[in-house]
Amino acid sequence: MSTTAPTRSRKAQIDRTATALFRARGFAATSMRELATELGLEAGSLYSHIKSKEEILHRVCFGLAEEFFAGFAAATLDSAAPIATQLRLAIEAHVRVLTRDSAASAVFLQEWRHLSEPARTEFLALRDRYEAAFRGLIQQGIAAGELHAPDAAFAALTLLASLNWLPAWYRPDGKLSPDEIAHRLAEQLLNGMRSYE
Amino acid sequence: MSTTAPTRSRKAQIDRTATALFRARGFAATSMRELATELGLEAGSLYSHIKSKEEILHRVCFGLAEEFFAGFAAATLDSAAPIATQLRLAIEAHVRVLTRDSAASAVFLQEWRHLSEPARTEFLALRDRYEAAFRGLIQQGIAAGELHAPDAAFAALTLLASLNWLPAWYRPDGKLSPDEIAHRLAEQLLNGMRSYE
DNA sequence: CCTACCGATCGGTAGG
DNA sequence: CCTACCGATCGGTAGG
Repeated sequence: MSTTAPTRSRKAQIDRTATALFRARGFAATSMRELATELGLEAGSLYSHIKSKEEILHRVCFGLAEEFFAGFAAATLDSAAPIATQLRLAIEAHVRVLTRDSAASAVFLQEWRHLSEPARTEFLALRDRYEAAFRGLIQQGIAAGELHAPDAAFAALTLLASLNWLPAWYRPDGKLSPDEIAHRLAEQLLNGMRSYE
Repeated sequence: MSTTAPTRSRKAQIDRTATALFRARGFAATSMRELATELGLEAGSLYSHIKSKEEILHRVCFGLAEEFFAGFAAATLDSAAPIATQLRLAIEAHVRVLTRDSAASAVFLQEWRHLSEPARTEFLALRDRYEAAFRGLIQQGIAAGELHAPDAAFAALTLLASLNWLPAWYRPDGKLSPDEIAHRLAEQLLNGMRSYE
């Protein structure tokens, strides 16, 4: 009660350090001993804070999923706004999540396959729902004549692909700020779907 | 000399099976015993055909790199052709490699980080050169007034990102043929960079 | 291509 | 949070 830091922050610290390692080496190639060393303690000690290696991965993956959904929901709150505006806001929200924690994002995008069942299937269902949300927005935009694309599903897939490549090249100390990146990406991707009629 | 299949095809068979496993589980989480079982032999026997697990990964990654470069070179052979045409051909060539062997492509895109030095650095240099080739083409197109983009580097990055997402969703038995996919992707991505002046 | 095996390392636990 | 340890599994080798 007097000398040690609270457990909560230790757990968060473990998650954060593990996320960075999972990103750099991959989940399977990261050992708990490596993680412990990085945190300045012994491997066995980790287990007073967490239950298993996979529990960390689970928290990172599902935590990020929540952030993505929250961002999308906020971007489309005003359902009376032009679809192009909603889509722009959704793109910017997505990029904001990606840049706010690019290590966790990279783990979310690349390491989810190491989740065991049933978490893996649940995760994929969430990802599908998120893709479907973007697809739905694009479909609405096409129906309203605001957007143009030969195939909404195709457009949604390439749009998310372009965005999700970001953690691979984004550097927090780069010359473009997160907001500038979000703006440019939205500009370029919406430009490709602009309706000229 | 009379009863067994030639070693060359056995080695190719090992590469192919390993590639599928690396893709499904990741390089680090794939064991040589698993690979051996899949091939109907014992783990130790693999080593009469290969030197190490990483040797397989090395072959897959650098083999794919060669294919990508060959495709790009063929697409830009006629340097007098309009840049938009060369870019379209380069996109289609890239997609053709991705769809021809999507397992190897997924390994090329995701598992290269498990290469040890100096192969890892060499690989990244090749990837950079390839990106630079696309960037250069887009820059030429902008300079010639054929293409429009606020930032060539940005455009090259998002273009390759859209293409490289393909192995994640491409199914050989899907309703779109590789050629149709290549055509649509080229259409959509070039549309986003069309010059309207 | 197999049998038999090597040393190293893994995730995780018991007991304090 | 540490010490001491568990059984399992890893990539790879020797010798045939």
